[in-house]
Amino acid sequence: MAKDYSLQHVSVSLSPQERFDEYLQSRAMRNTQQRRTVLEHVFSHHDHFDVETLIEQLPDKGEANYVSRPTVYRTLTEFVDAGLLRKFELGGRAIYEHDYGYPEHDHMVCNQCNQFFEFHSDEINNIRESVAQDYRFRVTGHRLLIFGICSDCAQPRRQKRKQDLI
Amino acid sequence: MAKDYSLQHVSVSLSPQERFDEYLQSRAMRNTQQRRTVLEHVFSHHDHFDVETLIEQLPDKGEANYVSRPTVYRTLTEFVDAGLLRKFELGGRAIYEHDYGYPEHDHMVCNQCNQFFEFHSDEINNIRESVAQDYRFRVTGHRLLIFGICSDCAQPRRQKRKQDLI
DNA sequence: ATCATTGCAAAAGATTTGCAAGGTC
DNA sequence: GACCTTGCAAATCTTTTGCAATGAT
Repeated sequence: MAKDYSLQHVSVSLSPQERFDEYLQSRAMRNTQQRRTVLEHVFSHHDHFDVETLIEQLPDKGEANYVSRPTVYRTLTEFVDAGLLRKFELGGRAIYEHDYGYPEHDHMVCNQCNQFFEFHSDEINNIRESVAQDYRFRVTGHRLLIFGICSDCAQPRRQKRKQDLI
Repeated sequence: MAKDYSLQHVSVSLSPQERFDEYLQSRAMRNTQQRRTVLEHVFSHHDHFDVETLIEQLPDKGEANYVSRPTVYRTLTEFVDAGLLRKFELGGRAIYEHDYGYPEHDHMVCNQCNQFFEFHSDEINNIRESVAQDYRFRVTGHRLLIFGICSDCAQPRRQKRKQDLI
């Protein structure tokens, strides 16, 4: 149901891993197993996720490549800093999504199933520009969420189960 | 610095107090001192606020008309429910603003001083409509935040102090 | 008098931090 | 070996909840 962005990916020369390596080196930070584990998992598929969900999917305590909760938090912050991920808040929690190499977009959120749907709109840039001019505001970014009911949930028959309150 | 909406206020027949009275009566809820205290304070001026700030401004424990923290939270939820306030999240906290009798608008937020600036854009509705059509999504609302640096903060000289991270 | 509401204390949920032990360069 | 990182435990911050006492109708 989400739009296919595969043909409009922003062209990038480095993989997320390579890009992160650069970031680490430029700051004299170390390439640890934990950082590799999280990075690999996060970029193995495109999805929005919260920390709880991510931790559930990573190896449990006792298993190989376990990453503790504080380290997951610390690492996600680094990814945002490195420009790999974007972060926003919804329902009292942080939501992360791919940024590096991924085209600009905004989100619809279904109030029923809490799923995200991405869309792109050029008009947002018009709004940003005109508002910036009116207020002599130097825009650095924006966040638009459109709330409502998705088409699946609008059909009472084959109703989808409510997703965990993302 | 915020746009003057005084001439475009949505016309309403009831004051927030009256409107809330209706809400209470329709639900067999009671008109308590605490609810009156919070309502009166919140609608004594137009401003965005978080719970902490509100509580600081309300009477302290021991003083007349003290309202406990849990009751403030409970009451704000009721105001949102009653259509008096809108709630959104920023910086890991809830921010509230007037809704009842106040025209639709969105916000710019200065990354430096954390101040809010309101603006109105009809184009948002175009975006909402066109996206809704594309995805057969039934839109119920939206939230747009534009981030950047406000004109005051952009001037290095008379720099404003950084506001508490609202 | 009935029953909603309050304040208190405590819980809950998300995220952060101090610090000693361990890992990377 | 130097020093960045990690995991643990505990703290922090925001918000919520159980419950007995209080107050509105």
